Amino acid sequence: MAMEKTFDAGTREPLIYTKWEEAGAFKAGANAKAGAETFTIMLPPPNVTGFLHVGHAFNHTLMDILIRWKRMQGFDTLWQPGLDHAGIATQLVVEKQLAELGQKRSDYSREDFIAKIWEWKAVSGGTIQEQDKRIGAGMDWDRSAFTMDENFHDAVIKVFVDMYNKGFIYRGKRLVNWDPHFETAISDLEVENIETDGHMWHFKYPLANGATYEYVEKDEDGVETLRETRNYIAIATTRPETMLGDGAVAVHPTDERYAPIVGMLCEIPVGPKAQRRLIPIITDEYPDKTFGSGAVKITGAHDFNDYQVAKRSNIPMYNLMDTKAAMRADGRPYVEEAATAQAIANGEQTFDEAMIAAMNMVPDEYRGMDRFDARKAVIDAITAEGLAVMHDVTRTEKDEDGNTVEITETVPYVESKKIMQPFGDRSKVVIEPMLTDQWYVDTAQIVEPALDAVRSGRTKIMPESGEKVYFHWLENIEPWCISRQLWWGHQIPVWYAPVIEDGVIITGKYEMFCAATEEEAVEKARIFYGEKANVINGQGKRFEDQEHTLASFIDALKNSMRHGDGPIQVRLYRDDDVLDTWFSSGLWPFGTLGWPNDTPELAKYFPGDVLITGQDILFFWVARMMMMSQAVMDKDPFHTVYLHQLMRDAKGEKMSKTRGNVIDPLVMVDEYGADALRFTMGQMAALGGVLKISEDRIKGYRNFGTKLWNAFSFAEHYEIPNAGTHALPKAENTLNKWIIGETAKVREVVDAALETYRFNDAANALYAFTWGKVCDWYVEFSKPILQGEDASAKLETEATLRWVLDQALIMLHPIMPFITEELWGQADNRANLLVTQEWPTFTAADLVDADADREMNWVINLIESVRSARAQSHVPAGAKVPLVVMGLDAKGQSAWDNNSALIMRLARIETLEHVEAFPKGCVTIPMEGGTFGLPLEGLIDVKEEIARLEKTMQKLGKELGGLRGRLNNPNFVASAPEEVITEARENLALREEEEAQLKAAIARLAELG
RNA sequence: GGGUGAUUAGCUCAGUUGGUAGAGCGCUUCCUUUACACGGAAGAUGUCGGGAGUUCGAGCCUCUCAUCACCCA
Repeated sequence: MAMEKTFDAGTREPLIYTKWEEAGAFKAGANAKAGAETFTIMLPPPNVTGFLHVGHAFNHTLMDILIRWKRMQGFDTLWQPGLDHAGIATQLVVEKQLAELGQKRSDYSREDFIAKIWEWKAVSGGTIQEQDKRIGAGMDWDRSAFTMDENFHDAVIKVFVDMYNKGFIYRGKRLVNWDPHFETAISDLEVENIETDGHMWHFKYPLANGATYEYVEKDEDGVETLRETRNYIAIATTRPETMLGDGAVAVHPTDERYAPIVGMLCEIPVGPKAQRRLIPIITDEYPDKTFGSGAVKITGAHDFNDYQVAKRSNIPMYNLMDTKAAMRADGRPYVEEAATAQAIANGEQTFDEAMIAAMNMVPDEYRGMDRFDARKAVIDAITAEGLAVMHDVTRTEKDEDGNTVEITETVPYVESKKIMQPFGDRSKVVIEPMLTDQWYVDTAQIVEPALDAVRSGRTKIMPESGEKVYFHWLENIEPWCISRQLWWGHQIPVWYAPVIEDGVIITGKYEMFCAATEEEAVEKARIFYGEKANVINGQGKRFEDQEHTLASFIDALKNSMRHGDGPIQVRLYRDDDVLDTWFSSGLWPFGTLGWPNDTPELAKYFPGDVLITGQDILFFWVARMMMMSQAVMDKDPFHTVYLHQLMRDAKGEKMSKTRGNVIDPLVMVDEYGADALRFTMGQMAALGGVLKISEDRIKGYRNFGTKLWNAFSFAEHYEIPNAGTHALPKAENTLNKWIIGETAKVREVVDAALETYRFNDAANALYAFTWGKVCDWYVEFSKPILQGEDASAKLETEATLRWVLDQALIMLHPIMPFITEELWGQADNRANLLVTQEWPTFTAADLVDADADREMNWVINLIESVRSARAQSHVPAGAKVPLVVMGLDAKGQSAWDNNSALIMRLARIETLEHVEAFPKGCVTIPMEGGTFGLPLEGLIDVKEEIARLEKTMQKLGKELGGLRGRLNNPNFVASAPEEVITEARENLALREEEEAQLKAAIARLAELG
């Protein structure tokens, strides 16, 4: 059956993939040699909601190349697949679906909503795994893990409990990044800071009791530039709505302008006149004297910098907003709250965290307003009261008569400026710093082993620049907020219960019991309370309170669960929050292998080898896996981290739906086949390189596949037997020796490249070998032999060609698995599928024949030179011409004799004649060992030919100049290494010979002209 | 503001301990010669961002400036 004209990727690829799966080729340990070392790659689990985008395609292709290569080498390989439950992203998908039905999450109970997500997962989750098969990714699918699987859940809970018991995890009230859309805390890494157009308003905070002071400004030289009596301190802010929660005004301790009023009270210029709050003017290092007025309002509960200042000076932090970032509407009337706050500010009343948290400092008129509406309302109220800082603005206008007039107005001083605003990376809404109770990993306690892994070289990050970034981040690591106010995820295994003192439940406090199960928590509680209380097992039921908040739980317990004079009835209340998705994916390297159970896979495949992932999740995931692995397993999870950049379009822009520049890998697979896409990915993967993908490239590598295809089509055309086992032929023929040597060379290059993760070098070497060596030269050279009469040479060449083509298939397979498997399968009888074929180990030292190498390069050089001379002399491509040679030495003669058939065929030469002198009008071709010439009198343009030779001379002259300059420089000869000098001398001799030949040729032509 | 990286042919990019610049695509000319027009042959194109330094020698090392990108504040 004749081969098709090209490889039909569309129909053949899925069939080939099925064959691999049926053969179990991707299973852990497939093709492993007895006692082989393991080679493990953990797939960075895509979101369960995910679709295969071009970034996955790249990432997964690199892993597949490595795994296929190692598998063929006989390693015991595992490529562990799986999916991440992706808390927010997944909840969002299902909420969107409900929205289409006109429903929302709160229409369901927590259990029912989670059941909905599981339903969704069963139907639509993990589409990406099927898509992965399209690009040929060979993972052990039967082992596919999910971060919400039962076993994985056990692992997560166990780690939490262990870390809690070791004191690595704690609960605390901190300022967190709050996402008002999803109504949850998020980590620093989930916040994107984007520069946006903002405004800075300037307001006056009047001093208490009508106090005044001399406000003096001086320039750099200490010369007074402004002096006035003021009864206020000016504040600049981009967030006026948070003024309601101010606890102080801070100035720098060295700021002389405000020195007279430090320690005084000033008034927040907003809210009902009768209850204006007075706050202290304090000093702190934080304010920048040169920025704004130099005075900063301190709103500890709504700004990260202010939070630090407030903590330092024990300034109360009033939380102004609810979970949707609307102004709070709970608590006591403003009049009462303000009175309490004033007592605190006056130092007349002590306060604690819980008390401050309960206070609502939003005046009644703003309660319930959206934060941005509240901002407008506050600005308007202050401006109306005349407490905005004003300035004069002059503009020019034409009056009725067309004359230009200047109009000066006094208007509120509002600066328009770019501000960095935090946005949620998922929700795209403005993040609100919020003071809430959250769970934290005390990363400072577990970071050291992860740092040490890289410092000591146990774990290598590639490219090396990644290590610097890694150190910088980990050395300055912040506590990791791991609680999320979501439903989809691993619920925190902590149960709360009331604090009981003297037989009374204390409001605002709680006991915590951390345990793997509710039963264990109850048991712990029983032991803890002893006689003090009677702990009831709630059996998973949550306390019957609509709000489900801890505070209301304890209040309700206090009010309703007391039974006469007997022991207090205590029921446990489980924390509602779930864990950050990255907490569970941090356990991926061992959770997927069955930990905490002691499985054979865990023993065998952990720790793994290489992690290949995007640079963007170095902190999110890589660093956390390294910390968690050490904290839980006392081992590094892998020895190498390969980081790559984000995939961009051909122009280097980020791909986005709105830009419309998204390249869909599956569309590319449909159009050009998976191999073309994969080769493009491999070829692009230079360490640290920017990844720009274009369809043209993919097309180019599709053509490469066709070229390979046609090499086989050639072999078939010449009816070269293809038995299935092709042993390394014992070659006598120079040509065959040469290509065998080239094959060995490329094998070494490919292995060396893949060992060091230089996928691009491997791909390029294979491309150059297959196309540039095998197809361009070897196949052409073999034609005269295959068509010739020498039966033994023919047999040897046939065997060599088959062997070389097989080696090309083997070595190309990791990058282009489909077409190579297809071509492999065309042999009569193969013992293996290519996917489990043994990888070669032959070396250049064994197989390169230096003489054959030199001879074939000489032949190629001669053919190229003749072709070049012909083209420049406009000899018709089809015409056969005679060749003459002068002073051919023994080596040259032998090279010619061995290869005259090839040369004459490929250079279209009729005859070779030895001459004493070149005829007139002869084109000169200088070669090592003799000068060749094309007698083209009448055909060549003498002037043109002289110009051509002179151009060559010029190039040569440059080279000669450089070489002579170096060799004549005594410093070079004295200090350069011996081999460099020798090389230069040899080079010079060769060039000088060539120069002499060219000079002679030009002289001859000049006679003619 | 801090950090990291980039700047090499028209485009996209390689260039591994410093030894005198490469690939793919594109472009120009010629060729349908029985593996392949998703092809073959030939060809053109570089002050390696600017400047300075170290060195016998710098695309590569050092400093500096410029521009761009990304990350973190």
